[in-house]
Amino acid sequence: MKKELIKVAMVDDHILLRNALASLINNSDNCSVVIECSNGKELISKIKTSTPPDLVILDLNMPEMDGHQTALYLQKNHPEIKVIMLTMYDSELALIRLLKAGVKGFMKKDIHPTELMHAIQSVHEQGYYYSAQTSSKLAGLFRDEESAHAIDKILLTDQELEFLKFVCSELTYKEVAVQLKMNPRAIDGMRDNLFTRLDVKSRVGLAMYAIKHGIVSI
Amino acid sequence: MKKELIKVAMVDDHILLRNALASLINNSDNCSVVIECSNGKELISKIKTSTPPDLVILDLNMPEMDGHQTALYLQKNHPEIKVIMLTMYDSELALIRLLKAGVKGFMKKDIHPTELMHAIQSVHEQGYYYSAQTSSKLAGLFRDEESAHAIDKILLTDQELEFLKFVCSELTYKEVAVQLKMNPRAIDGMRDNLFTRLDVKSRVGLAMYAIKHGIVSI
DNA sequence: AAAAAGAAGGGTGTAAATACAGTTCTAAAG
DNA sequence: CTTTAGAACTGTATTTACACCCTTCTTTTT
Repeated sequence: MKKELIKVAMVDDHILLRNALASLINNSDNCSVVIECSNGKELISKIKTSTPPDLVILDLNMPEMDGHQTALYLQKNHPEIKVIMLTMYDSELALIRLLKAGVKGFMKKDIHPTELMHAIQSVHEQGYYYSAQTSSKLAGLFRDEESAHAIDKILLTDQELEFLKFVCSELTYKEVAVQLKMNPRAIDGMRDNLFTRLDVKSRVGLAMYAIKHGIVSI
Repeated sequence: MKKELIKVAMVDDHILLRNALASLINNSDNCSVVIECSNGKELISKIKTSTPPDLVILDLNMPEMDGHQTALYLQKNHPEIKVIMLTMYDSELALIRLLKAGVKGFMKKDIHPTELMHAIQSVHEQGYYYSAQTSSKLAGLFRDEESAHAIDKILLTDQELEFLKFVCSELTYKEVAVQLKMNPRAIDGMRDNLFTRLDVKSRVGLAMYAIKHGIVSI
């Protein structure tokens, strides 16, 4: 029985979890963790100097360079590397953003360990892995017109994402306008627009939304 | 060589990490994980029906009943059970609050796995475990007068903690005043007071502080 | 090409949030 | 007992945040 080891990179700033998962993976008979690191920056530099992995398991919330940014980089520079994303929350927004970044599989951190191995196998063999929850969420999104409209609501532009980062700062909207080189009035408009689309009522609500959905890392 | 197994309970809502750590612990020769669960509530009900553990490893950020609340409960109802806390961030504030709740050891989630076993041994044999970082943070706090003053700044009252939870909501300060059965003016005072003590300038700043320091779980 | 719908921008009013200064009350220090 | 530092409270001014509505400029539809 032939065995080709799947070379896996584990990227998570929580060494405890990272190590634990790495040993779990190493204990399986056809996977091997070849890279371990704490954020996207480290991963990129390691990929440059050593043999690239077949598959990368990325934590979404990381300092320095988060999972989303890293996925975008990999999509562009190493499209052959498959990406599985570990998330705290699986909001539709995050899901869609990550799909667009070429992520092949999703996993909430509260799943069972065996599911991780499942996911790795599935992504390696079939190219993708979506858990039951994920699939149903995705299916729901494309089921009917209402939901299609719902997608527009939660899909944020790059500018809006940038804006949300500043929302979580102590800058006033005017100061944010300067930072983003935008008309203060346009900021007001964008804010009001996000209020209705994201169903929040105040700046704090926006900030909480941003954090919950991994748009800003704290 | 005699062996008395240390009975450990693992409480963390991230099943992936929990399982991984549990198997790490079970692989050691003198510890055994006897309880695994996702939050404080579950732990308490399990302790009532099965043999109580010698030591509990608690995640600070959990839904339903977080690590701090759980530690307080254990301190009151099961003072013989030792508690080690897993945290994301090790702010002085969190540290002191947890010390007061009788927590015997701290660990950031970015430490090395071997340190976990170290901590368990140390807490079991000597009653406590503080990592180098933790110790130096604590030492720093008690070194001089300035720092003694600094402690007052970051040690929050129960009321202030309650308040911070509402700060992270979309309620206006007036509405918060109603919730807390306080004079709106007192709310203003408390807010201004926290601004200077926590060194923030806006409500969003307060909210971010609360989240970073595990005061509110999202 | 005309009409309708919808985004983008702008004006203004109101309420909420923040800053500041003055006052009272308390408690520690002399 | 007096003084004094400082916390808690109050009033008020200012700024920021938010809501609402209106215009303009598209884009889409017929």
